[in-house]
Amino acid sequence: MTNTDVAAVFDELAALTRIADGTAQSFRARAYESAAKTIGGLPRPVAELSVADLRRVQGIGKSTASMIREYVENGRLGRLEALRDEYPPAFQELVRIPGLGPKRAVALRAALGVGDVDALIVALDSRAVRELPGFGRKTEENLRRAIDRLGWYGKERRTPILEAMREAQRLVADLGRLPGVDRAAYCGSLRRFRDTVADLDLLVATSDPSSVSRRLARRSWVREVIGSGDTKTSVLTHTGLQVDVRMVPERQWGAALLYFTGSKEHNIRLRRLAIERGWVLSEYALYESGKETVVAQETEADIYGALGMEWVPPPIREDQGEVEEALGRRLPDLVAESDLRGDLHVHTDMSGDGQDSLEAMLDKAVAKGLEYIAITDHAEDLAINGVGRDEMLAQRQHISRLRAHYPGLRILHGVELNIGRDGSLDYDDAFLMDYDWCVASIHSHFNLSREEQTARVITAIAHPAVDVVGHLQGRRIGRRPPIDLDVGAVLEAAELTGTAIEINSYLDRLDATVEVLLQARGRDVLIIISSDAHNTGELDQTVWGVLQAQRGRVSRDMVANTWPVDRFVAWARARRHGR
DNA sequence: GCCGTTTTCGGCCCGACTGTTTTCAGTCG
Repeated sequence: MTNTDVAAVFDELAALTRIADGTAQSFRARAYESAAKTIGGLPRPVAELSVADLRRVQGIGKSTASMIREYVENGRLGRLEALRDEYPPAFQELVRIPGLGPKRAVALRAALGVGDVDALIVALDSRAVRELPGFGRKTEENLRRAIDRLGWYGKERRTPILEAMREAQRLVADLGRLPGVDRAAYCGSLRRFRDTVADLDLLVATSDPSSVSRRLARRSWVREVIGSGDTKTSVLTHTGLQVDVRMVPERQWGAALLYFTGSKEHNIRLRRLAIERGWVLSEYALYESGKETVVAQETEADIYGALGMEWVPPPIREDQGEVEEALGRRLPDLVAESDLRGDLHVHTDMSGDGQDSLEAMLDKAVAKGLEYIAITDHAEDLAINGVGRDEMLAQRQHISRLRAHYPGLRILHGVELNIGRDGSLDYDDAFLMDYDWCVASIHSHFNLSREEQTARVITAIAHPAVDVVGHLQGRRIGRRPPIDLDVGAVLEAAELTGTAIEINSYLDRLDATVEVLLQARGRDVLIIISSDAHNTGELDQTVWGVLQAQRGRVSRDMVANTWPVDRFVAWARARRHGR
């Protein structure tokens, strides 16, 4: 039992407590959440600590300490089990609908017996919802629209990548520690980096699949075994996620990885190519037809190579032209994590939601090998988290003094502005033009018409101080749909003004979307991949932004923060002073 | 639920926005 496992339990406990307490501001839930974070970051295994040891840790008190011991000793937590019974996964999904929080979800169940999204649809259709106190016609309409746009019913139900990735990383680590397991990895649409996934496909290398299967069925995260055979076991987790675990001998790793990563269409193309050459491609190997002689199987690159292809990065394995390109050795020159030299959207603890100091963020940037960074705390119009002029100017002075201490890191003083309903920005024009770097983002008014949204974004893009638009459509995957936007018009404005479009690396944002990025290809639009880090750890999440860029087929030369520092800074200055 | 004391309970970033109300609850960041 690892600290990550225990942290996951407290995260789930926090989510369910929010529903039980009927508010996102539940202090108990917040305490659980902070305990989860603390546990996840402890240098020693939490399982080895006594209650007294635990209580000495900041953020862990009497109650949390004993719950940790209970979970470590029994593999279960009474309070959590009780909450799971009261709020099963189907009910939890109700709370995921934008506009429906814990209070009204509980009210719907109490008054109408609504226990899942399907039941809510029935209740909406019967017009029963609008009669409830606190609800009305408008709410009914909004709920119906929210459900429609998310496609959250029937077999369309999918898990957002943030949740799926966390779960997959945890389960892969857990499986990797089982006796007899040589290797474990996630594949499927998660490895292809889709926004949402229907299930998790995990691959395990082992010479003893039946014993691994038996051990797997007894893991604490397994709620129910759906099916189990010689090489594959399917289970359901406590959060209602289906996990398919495939077991293969180590030498077949590459073939299995290729097969289970897909997409189905990409695989079919590869199998056809194999047939043309008198071979057969299966999840076990590429082999000579009828002879069983293996041509390639150990790595994906071996198999692609044998088929006369370049290795295809998983995010573009969708049979959208990549097979022909790989055969012709002309795959796009996709941007890679190691290409990034700067991070241009970074918060410090001066922002209300920032967690680490300016110095800590800069130290981490240096350790990461970044050549330039823009500090972009929230501007004053953002409730709670925003910062006024005086603090901004003090920060600018602070940065000036610090520059001597960071000779290898070019530090830009920037800001994350809020795009108002009409496209207006914080502060005034003169104040804005004194920044080295301005990100402008939408943080409010998500439900305007396409015309209004497009107009406000283009107004912001046209402002001479705005260098890049942050998280363009403001979506939170699985929680809030992207704002309605005329993407073509926005990209045209960006091209015309030389304003860059951000790829925000948060796993629940990944904004600009793949659709937008694909539209940006062939236009002279600059892309910037940013962490939007609110603490030092999040500076590393640009790895996700890079995968999003790859999926959007963004080439290295389109990404401005791959440029050497002098070129980048010269460009940024010219933008500010040249127009 | 945790913390820090004014050692026994109050404070915990809280304002904007929407839709419901007729002064506020719920949701969001």
